[in-house]
Parts: sequence; C-alpha cells; structure tokens
Amino acid sequence: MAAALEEFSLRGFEAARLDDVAKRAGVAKGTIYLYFADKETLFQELARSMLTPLIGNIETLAAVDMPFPVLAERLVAVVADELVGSRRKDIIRLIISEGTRFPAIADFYYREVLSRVFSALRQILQRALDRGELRHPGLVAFPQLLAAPVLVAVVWQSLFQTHAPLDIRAMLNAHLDILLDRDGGGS
Amino acid sequence: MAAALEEFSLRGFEAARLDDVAKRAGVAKGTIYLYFADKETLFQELARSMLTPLIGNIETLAAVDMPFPVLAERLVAVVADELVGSRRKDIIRLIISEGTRFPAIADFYYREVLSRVFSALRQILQRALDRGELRHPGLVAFPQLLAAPVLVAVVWQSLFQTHAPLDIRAMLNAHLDILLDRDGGGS
Amino acid sequence: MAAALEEFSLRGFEAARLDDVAKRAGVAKGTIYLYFADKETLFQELARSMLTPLIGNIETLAAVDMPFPVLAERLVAVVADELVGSRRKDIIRLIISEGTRFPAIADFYYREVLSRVFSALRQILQRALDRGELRHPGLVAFPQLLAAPVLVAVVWQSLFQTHAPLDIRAMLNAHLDILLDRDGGGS
Amino acid sequence: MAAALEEFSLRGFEAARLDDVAKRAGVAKGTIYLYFADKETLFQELARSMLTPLIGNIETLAAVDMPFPVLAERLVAVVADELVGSRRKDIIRLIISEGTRFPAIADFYYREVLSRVFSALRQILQRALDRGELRHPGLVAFPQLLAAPVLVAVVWQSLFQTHAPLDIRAMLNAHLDILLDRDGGGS
DNA sequence: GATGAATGAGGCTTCATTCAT
DNA sequence: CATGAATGAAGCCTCATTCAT
Repeated sequence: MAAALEEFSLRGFEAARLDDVAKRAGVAKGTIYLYFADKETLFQELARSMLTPLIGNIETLAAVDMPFPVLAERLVAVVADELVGSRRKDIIRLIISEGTRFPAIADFYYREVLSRVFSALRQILQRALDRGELRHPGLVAFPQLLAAPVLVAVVWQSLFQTHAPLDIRAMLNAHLDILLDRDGGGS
Repeated sequence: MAAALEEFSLRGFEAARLDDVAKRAGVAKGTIYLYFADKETLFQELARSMLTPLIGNIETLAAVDMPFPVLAERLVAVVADELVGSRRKDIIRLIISEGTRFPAIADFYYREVLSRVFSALRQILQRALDRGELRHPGLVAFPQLLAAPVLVAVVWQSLFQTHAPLDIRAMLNAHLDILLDRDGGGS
Repeated sequence: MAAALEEFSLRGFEAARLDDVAKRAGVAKGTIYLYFADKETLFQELARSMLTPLIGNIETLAAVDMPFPVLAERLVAVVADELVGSRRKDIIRLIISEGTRFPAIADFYYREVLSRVFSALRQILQRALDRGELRHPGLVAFPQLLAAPVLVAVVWQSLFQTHAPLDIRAMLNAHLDILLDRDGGGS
Repeated sequence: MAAALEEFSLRGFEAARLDDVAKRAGVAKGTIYLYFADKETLFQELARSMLTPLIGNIETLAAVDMPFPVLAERLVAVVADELVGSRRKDIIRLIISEGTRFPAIADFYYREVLSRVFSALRQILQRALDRGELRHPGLVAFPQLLAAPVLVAVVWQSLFQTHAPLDIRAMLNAHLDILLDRDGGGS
C-alpha cells in the first residue's frame, strides 16, 4: 500500500483523497482501514517507511575510507540519482510541507535521518580537513552547507524545472569545485 | 487581511479554513470575498504582497556599487532578518508545499521573485569576479549556490529549530567564509 | 426600477441577483430596499405592474363590432407583435415558472388578465357563432382553444427558436384557417 | 430517487434544496452524489427518465394503422392520463421555467422529446390527410397546433385549476371536434 | 434619500470514516 | 478478510439584507 505515496506526494496530505489511494492500490476504500487507523496514521507510517532505507546508505559511505574528492563525487552521484532523480525528493518536499502540522514527522525525520546524516557528514568532513583535502573548517561546524544545494535541487526539480531547467549534476559539481577549491574546468 | 497569512502558514493551503482567517481578522466570512475572488486568489495575493518588497531590497543592493565582501555581509543581514527571521519564511515554505499543486503560484514565484533575484545576484557575482573579489566562476553560472543556505535556514527554522537549534547567522557567515576564501576566524 | 424585470425574466425569481438588478438600474443595492420590502415584494410588484397595462387593451376588442375574420387577423397581428415579439412573453413564462410558488401572482393573473381576456373572447366567439362566421361551438365553451397556439408561440420563441425556427405568424394563420374553415391556400 | 421530483416541481430548480430531496428520499445528503454528479445532472436525469417512456407511447401509436379519429381519441386519453393527470406535467412546467437558463435541458427536450413527437404526429396527420380523414393541411406543417391545447392543459392544471376548474378532457375533445369537423354535441 | 461595505445564514459539494454484507 | 454504499460533518462560496456614513 506504500504505493499510495504517490497520492500524498502528488497532492499533499490534506488534498490527497483516500478514494484515489485505494483506487491506485487496487483495493477498496475500507481495506485501508484494516491496516491503518486513519489518514494521519497512514501518512506517518508512509513517511517512516520511505525514509528508513535512505539512512543506511549514507552511513556506510562514512565508514569507507577514501580520498574526499572521490567520496564527494560519489555522494553527488548517489544524491542526484537516488534522491533528486527519484520519488524520494517528493518525500522531502512532503516533510517540508507537513512537518509543522505533524511534529511527530519532523521529529522522526530529524532523529532518524538528519542527525545521522549530518553526523556521518561531519566525520567525513573532519577527516578531509585533517588530511588537508579541504580548506574550510566551517563545513565541519555546518555540514548543512555541504547539503544545501541538494535541498535546492530537490525544490527546483519539483517546482521550476519546467520554467527554467537546471542542470542539477552540474550545479552540484560546481559546488564541489568551490569547496575543493578547484577551478571548475577551464584553465 | 494579510494577517491571515497566519492560518496558511500554520496549516497549509488546503487545511486553512477561511472561517478561521475571518475570525482572526475580526471580520465576517463573506467580507473576505469582497477583496479576493476565492481562497486561491487570497493565497496568491498574499504571496505576492509578502514577497514583492523583498525583491526591491535585493535589486537595490545589486545597483549599489560596493566591495563584494561588504555587500555579501549586507545580504546576509537582510536575509537573516527580513526573511528567515520573519513571517516571510513561511511564505517560502508554503510555495514549496503548494507549488506543484498550484502551478500559477510556482509560475508567479519564479517570474517575479526567483528570476529577478538570481539575475541581480548574477550581476553582483560577475562584478565581484571581474574585480578579483571572488575566485569561483561557478557561482555566476549557479547563483543558486549562493542562495542555497538560505533555503536550508528557512526550512530548518520552521521544522527543526526546537530539536536542534541552528545559528542561522553563523551558518550564513561560514558560507561566506568559504566563498570568499576567508578562513572563518582566527588562525 | 421596473427595468429590473430583465433580471427576473432572464433568470427566474431565485436565480436573479439583486446586485445585478441594482447594477442594471444604475443604483446601489441598498436603494432597492427604500422602495421594496424585500426581493419577494419586488417580484410581486413587478408582476403586477407589468400585467396591469395589458388589461385595458383587451376589453376594447370585444366592444368593436367587426367581422370575425377581420378581428381574428388583428388579434393575430397584435399577439405576434406585442406579446410573442416583445419582452412580455417573458412575463408569461415567469408566471408559469413562479406561479405555483407565488399563488398570489397566479391569482392576480387569473383574476385580472385571464378571466377578462377569456370573457372578452367568449363574447367575440359567441357573436361570430351567431352570425354564422364560425362553425365550432366548442370554442365558446373553451376559448382557451383559440389562445392555445399563442402559448405555444411564447414557449417556442423562448426555448426552441434557435434549435428549430418556427414561423409564428404562419402558425397562427394556419390556426385561423382551421377555425374559419379556410383551406389555407389553394382554391 | 425520482421521488425527488417532488421538490423540483414544488419549488423550481434553484429553490429546491438537496437537503430536502435527501430527507424526502430517506437518505443522507451525500448519497445523492453517489448517483448524480450534481444538482443540474440530477435534474436532467429526472427529466430524461420521466419523459422517455411517454415518447415511446406516442411513437408506437404512430406506427399502428388505424382511423385517425380513433387514434386521436387515444392520443387524448394518453395525454390526459399520462401527462396532464400525472406528475409529468410538472416536468413540462419545469422545462419551460428553466429551459432558458439551462440550454442543455432545452436541447435535450427538443432533441429527445419534441422533435420525435412532432415527427410522429406529422406522419399521423399526413396519413389522415391522404385518406381524407382530415381537411386541414396546415396541421401537417404545424403539428404544434395539434398539441397546443395540451400545453394549455398542463399550465392550467398547475396554476389555475383551483381558481377556475377546467375540464381538460372536454377541452381536448372539443379541440378534436374542431379538427375533425364534428359538431361536438347535439345534432 | 442614497450608498455600498459588511454580514452571516444557508446551499452545494467533498470526503474521511463506518458497517452490513 | 475485503468490500463499497452510505453517512454527515465541514468547508467554500453566494447573496439577501442591514446600517453607518
């Protein structure tokens, strides 16, 4: 029934209709209530189940020891493909949208995703700093700065891609160029 | 009636009830319809009226000629105070939330806000690059990278500030340190 | 303000909006209430005032002495021009529409219009019968039969003229041909 | 749910409240929407379902070969019983009332009812004319003249029957007397 | 007198939830 | 277990009516 994520990410929590969720899932409306107490519960379970798998991936990256530039390239690839290029970006948008109304979701997301991701990133960044692969200590204090363009990518992809196409991969690489002090091509 | 922004940012577009908006505004429900054709129009007008002044600020900053580091500091200050520190951040979140369902809103936002802001930023960045105040040409191609931490700030402030307080100002300054290749402090 | 008859005949009692009535009359909405207690009163006064002028004309018809065929031709001409071809047909339709909900209107219409019209017609028909200008005594008992095609004309003109144009005048003449036992053409 | 015809014919389309329709039908308001898209559709379906059977009757009468006087008597009987003497007369009145505001209804009525009925009548009348059972060719050109007293009957029954009882059957027979050139009584 | 902004009851419609089958 | 017809609360919106100016 998790394929009813479609409806929530397409329309948001309030606007999603359980009728459509049921139709898309190929079951009757009543069936949903055999598995979920109500619409809100369904939403929370859904968010939980979608986000849990993400976490593992990222933490394993922190564990592997490799030069930061290589690691960073991999992160860009993973993020571009598995997040911005997938339905998962919609989950992110959903959390931004509904987080204030469902604090439990924001809680869960912070606890199970963000804090772990940022902790992994911090490790990675600290190691890179120690090795002299990185010049900016500010990144360790604010790993959000490493992730910020990803958020931009997620939002842009969802809202403005048709108005003004943005080359997500190129943008993320440009970001790496800045952080790694590469000149981004030319000279 | 812009004080009905409260309801929208509190509950989202769909969940906000015009009854509550009216109550909060101290008028009758019907009165709203004397000034706005419908709920959607109210939302659009609200977004318009909240964001328009901000654009002005940013565009005038682009016009003034001053060293990039100084300008950047001012931008940080304006953004931190007038956007992240104000009700305007909720408008941003609302647009992220509802933009896919109300393309007119995403349209408007792109046309009236983003394209103008990014065009101003591009000018600023190009000038800084020409003067040698900036080392990263990638920023001109992707002014989104300059703005990305602002988006992080907006979202964080709304969703996670209570869980994990984030010093927005410090983060934005750290970002500037990176872009300007300052070392972010003492040594 | 009787020019607000437009709205009632255009949309019916319920659907007519006093806003539009006022706009069309070039006055403010509130002004209507200086002259009429409420929408219902306005409607009743309107119907009354539109129907009253009709009454006088009719009775003079019975008084004039002329051959029935001539009189009948005149009646056709008057009806076609002054009723079916004018805004008055809408009054008829309004009475049909709202008569059951406003018995006072049906009452008034029967008393002041129909009963007098039919009484005049009865006299005319009786005289024609006595003179041998007419073969059908049934018409005296049911003057409605003389008037029936007029009702058809009114309704057709309002509802179906665009689908299937009907030559009203020709139809009414064909009716006379039948009643007067003319053959409607040939010999 | 066709028993909700009561409400429409009692109050007209606009004034009828779906609440009352539901109450009278003994269902909840929402149930109506399981079967009809909206109020207008309900009205259209109602008109359709009430009138369709009547058309069949009349068309089958046209198919059967019998002397015109006999056929005409039967038509009078059918119309008096199944139309003027039934709830169907209210549907006719409703169509007259609402036809200008809902062209779809006038369309439907013309297409599915009037054009078929008049086409059948035209056949019948032509046949009668050919056989010398009828003297008036004008009726073939304007079958409306045959039907006109029915419209009078419908309207009279609805609006004036209490003021001035009209013997519908007698009137329709008097009409036949005229058309068939019978003397309608004594000698 | 005239205005028209404001009101708020009331209607149509939606949709989460229930429950008899 | 599953269904889906039925429910009815609740929301958006309209518009007759009022009343301070």
